[in-house]
Amino acid sequence: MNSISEILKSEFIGKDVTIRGWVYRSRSMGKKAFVVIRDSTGIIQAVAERSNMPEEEFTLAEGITAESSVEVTGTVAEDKRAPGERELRLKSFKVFCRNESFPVTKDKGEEFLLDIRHLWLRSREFTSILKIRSTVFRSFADYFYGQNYYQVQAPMMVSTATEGGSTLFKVPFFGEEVNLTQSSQFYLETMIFSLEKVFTIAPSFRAEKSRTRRHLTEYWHAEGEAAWFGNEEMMQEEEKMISHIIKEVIKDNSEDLERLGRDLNKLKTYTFPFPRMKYSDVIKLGRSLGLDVNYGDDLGADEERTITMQFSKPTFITDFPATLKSFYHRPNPENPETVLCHDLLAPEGYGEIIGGGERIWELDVLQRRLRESGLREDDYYWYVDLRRYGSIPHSGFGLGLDRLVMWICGLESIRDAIPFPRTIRRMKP
RNA sequence: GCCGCCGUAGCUCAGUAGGUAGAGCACCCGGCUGUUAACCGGGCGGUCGUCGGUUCAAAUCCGACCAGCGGCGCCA
Repeated sequence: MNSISEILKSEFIGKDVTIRGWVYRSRSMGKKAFVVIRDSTGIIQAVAERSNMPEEEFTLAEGITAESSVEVTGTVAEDKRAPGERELRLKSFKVFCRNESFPVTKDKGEEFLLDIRHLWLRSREFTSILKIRSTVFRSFADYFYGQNYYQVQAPMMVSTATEGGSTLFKVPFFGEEVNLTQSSQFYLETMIFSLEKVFTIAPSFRAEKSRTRRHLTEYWHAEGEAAWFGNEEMMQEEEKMISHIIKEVIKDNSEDLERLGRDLNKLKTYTFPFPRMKYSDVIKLGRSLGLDVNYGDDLGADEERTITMQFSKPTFITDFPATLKSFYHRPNPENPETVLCHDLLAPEGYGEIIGGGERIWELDVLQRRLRESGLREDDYYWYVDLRRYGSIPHSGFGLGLDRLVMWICGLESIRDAIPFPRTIRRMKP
């Protein structure tokens, strides 16, 4: 048994091989039938000729339908007429499952593809996306292992909110109610006191009724937290991590990127260091572009898109006003109206993929910020305790992995970056 | 939560002076010795999203509902 990518190598020319896979396309013409077969590694055209094989097997080959599963044996040949100039001259054609009719044809609409996502996953486009996604997840973890981080796990069922409380999913819990996690950050913070540097990859859930191409209700959140790190050191870690992921994808998935129509030359320029811009300067830039934005405004989607179209690289935005960020961000000692934080905005209009910053580590400051945010200290007793016992400066970040995949692949919708998207209106398949 | 849009064959769509539906693809049958999303001929295939209203008559006009898509706000 051989894989298709393997037998496409020149040393296989003239050799007999057996492959298993699925029918990508088939065309029959009387005494010959052309069956293009795919497996997870590639595709190859197989040629069935009546005179070369048992009559009943030729009949099977001639009448085979799209996406049927088959096992074939034949001789690898070089032929200019074949797509890719390699083909398999068949001696045997066996069928595991012959399909009546496969729902995916050349005409397909967006909604239909979401309804039959379980079958659309087999398409070459989606196969490429999933391969790239796999590289992104692997290289994210590899980067942090390489920097001596430990991978940790936090609970998905939690009692407290990390971000705004209104976007929590409530689930029944033995007669009470708990929430699905929005972020593992607070739990990661508990673990830096023993492990110092930690990361996690986990789903996060947001009950926001978002109807945009960049939101999912269930998404994959990659988060890191590092003891002793300031905001700037965290940004340096992140820009190296993003550069590493892009480099790995280019190395392992260049064919997949090309199939998706992604401009590789553009991706190759996304290497660290990434530019930094203060929030106040982003507002100035926005105003110079004719946008109606003022200091203290959060950037709207249109504004963010207009501004990031100016960027030639992913760019960190720092020094946001404290009013725009969650309570745990550490005020800048030099300008307490702002916090030591950063968002990383991807270029090409893709926008925010990372949010992070330095965490408040002084007990009294955290208690004051909780009060100012209208939160009860009792609900966050364990988070506050961390500031009571051996507290230290530290920073962290959260990365939207699906958004990263979307940007790297150049996709129009985040739903195509994940196999089974969960949105406000879609729970199936 | 707010605004906009769509729903006709398995899929992509066409279908107005209101007269109960059609094409291409898929699938089936036949033809073809090199196809490249093959081609040629034939065939199968529809409670026109649901419910109600107007009308002699509704895919078509009106209303409600259901389902989904897009944009904003919010965020990763």
